Amino acid sequence: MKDPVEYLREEIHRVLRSLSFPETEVYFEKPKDALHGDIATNVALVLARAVRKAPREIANLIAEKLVFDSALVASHAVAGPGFINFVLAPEHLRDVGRSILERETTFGNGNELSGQRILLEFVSANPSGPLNIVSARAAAVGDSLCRIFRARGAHVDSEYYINDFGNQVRLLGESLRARYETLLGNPASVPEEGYHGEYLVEFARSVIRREGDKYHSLPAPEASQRLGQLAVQFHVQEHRKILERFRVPFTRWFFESELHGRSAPQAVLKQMEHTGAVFQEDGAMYLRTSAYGDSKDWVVKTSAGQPTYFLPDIAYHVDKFARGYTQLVNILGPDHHHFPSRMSAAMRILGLPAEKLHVIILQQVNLLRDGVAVKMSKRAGEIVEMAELIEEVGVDAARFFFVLRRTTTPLDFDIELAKSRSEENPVYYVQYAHARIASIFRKGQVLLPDASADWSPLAHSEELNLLRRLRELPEVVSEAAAVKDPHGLTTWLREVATQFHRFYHHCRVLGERKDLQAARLALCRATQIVLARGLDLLGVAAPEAM
RNA sequence: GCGCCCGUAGCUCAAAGGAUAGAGCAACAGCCUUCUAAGCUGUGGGUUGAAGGUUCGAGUCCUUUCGGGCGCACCA
Repeated sequence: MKDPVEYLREEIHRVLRSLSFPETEVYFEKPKDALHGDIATNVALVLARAVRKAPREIANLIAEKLVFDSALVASHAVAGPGFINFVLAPEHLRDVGRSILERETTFGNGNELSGQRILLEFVSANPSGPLNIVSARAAAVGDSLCRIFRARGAHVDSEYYINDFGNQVRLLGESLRARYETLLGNPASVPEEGYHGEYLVEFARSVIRREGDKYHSLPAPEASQRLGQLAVQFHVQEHRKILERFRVPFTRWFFESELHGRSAPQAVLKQMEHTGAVFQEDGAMYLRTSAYGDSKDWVVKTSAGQPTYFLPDIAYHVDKFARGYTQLVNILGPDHHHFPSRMSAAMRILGLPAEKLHVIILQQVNLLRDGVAVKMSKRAGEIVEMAELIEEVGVDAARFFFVLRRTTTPLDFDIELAKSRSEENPVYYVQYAHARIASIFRKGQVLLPDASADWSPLAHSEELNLLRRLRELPEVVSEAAAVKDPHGLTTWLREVATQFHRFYHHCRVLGERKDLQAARLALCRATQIVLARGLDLLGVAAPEAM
């Protein structure tokens, strides 16, 4: 099947040459208004200056000379300030339907990212407590991006970085030990800077259940150290469990301790010292990140001789670069907005191609219940956990809601809306369209149509408009990959569902004359495939019945 | 004070520099002896916070300004 856009591109280039117009890149877009057709080009507007003619005049000159394959393009017209608009031929739209049945779940895929090796790091929450809802949003966005990048041809690995080393783990161990001793009848207080959440009391109880008071007899530092490790292991397990339930697998769980095990932070520090980018001030060691555009310099080693978290973080990213990825994507919370400039500077200091590092700063989540903010206090340990949220609203609704907004926008997540089985809930609206189609096949007791179906009876405007929507999937996926944001898929899925419901309302499937019924069944099948594919790219299920 | 994000319909948000700025919800008026009414059809609703600038063309880019959110550690 010929691609009409490629076809038009060649044809327009031919006409430009024949008119002796200068060579220029020809862009196509989908007009916002359906009245303007399916495809538009602004080439006449772009050429206006170089050709020194009015855009409309140029557009008319080009339009007159265009010759089309009528199986692809039905008509074209000059409109507005000088756009040339094209309407796709019904025959081509029916071809799109055929090709969906042929390609099944590979429809929507593409190859503009083939050859790319992308490493996506996300969630990377500290193993010191349960995952919160911001992590849940990061998980939904990150995993969807993995699926989207893969669909466009990239090799993608996902990675979860675990801070299981240093000061934080020590504090975690001391906090747990305090809870542990208290439960054993030796009241102890959690360190001021430690972890005060109730979950550690619960975990201490389970440690006693399994291992009794064996840590009581150890010297305090050793007991804390070992309890800290236990707590880390426990939380990593928990995080892995809940993320798997959320359909978010990681190719690798990367432990910070591994870097320390091979002295990577020290090695990287030495290397940076060689470049002259490290300097001492007040007894601390700074990295001169300001030399590469950052707003300030950052401490890599405190005056007490301790590396800050920045140093192993640099070592981690050096490690990522060494593994041969063509692109590194990090998803971080809004409190990490310093990260990009700081890490890029560090990479430049080390002579690494910092432009391959792309950071998505994911904005916060505001939990609402019936429109009222859910109060959360991190200090008092009152947070809504990811596990609770998924339990309450379900994986499908949660994943869909988390990608409903652009990553740059804070997300209002209304728990009651996500749970509601009503027209206000966009997840059900889309899933319902899929289930309705499945219901038709059940009711009609018909085998699923295959690619050999005869599509020619389809000519109703609702049928053709549905095909127009389905046709957009590859481009929607491609754009989501380009902007590194899955939210566009949700908008488009709702549009497909809307158009399907319209079709369903206006056109009967079962009981029509035989050839028309067969063609409409094929159209339903194509719609079903495309809906399932779009939902799958977001990790959302496509139910057969609701 | 500095940095990042945001400001678009009553609300929540779309709109890779393009045409008359679009959806959903809410509001109002209709549609179920017929494949799932979790659906469909229709109506009203806007100085894109403000002011300059770049451009053939700005919600989008630049400058200034006002408002909101978040962050500003020799913690992670």
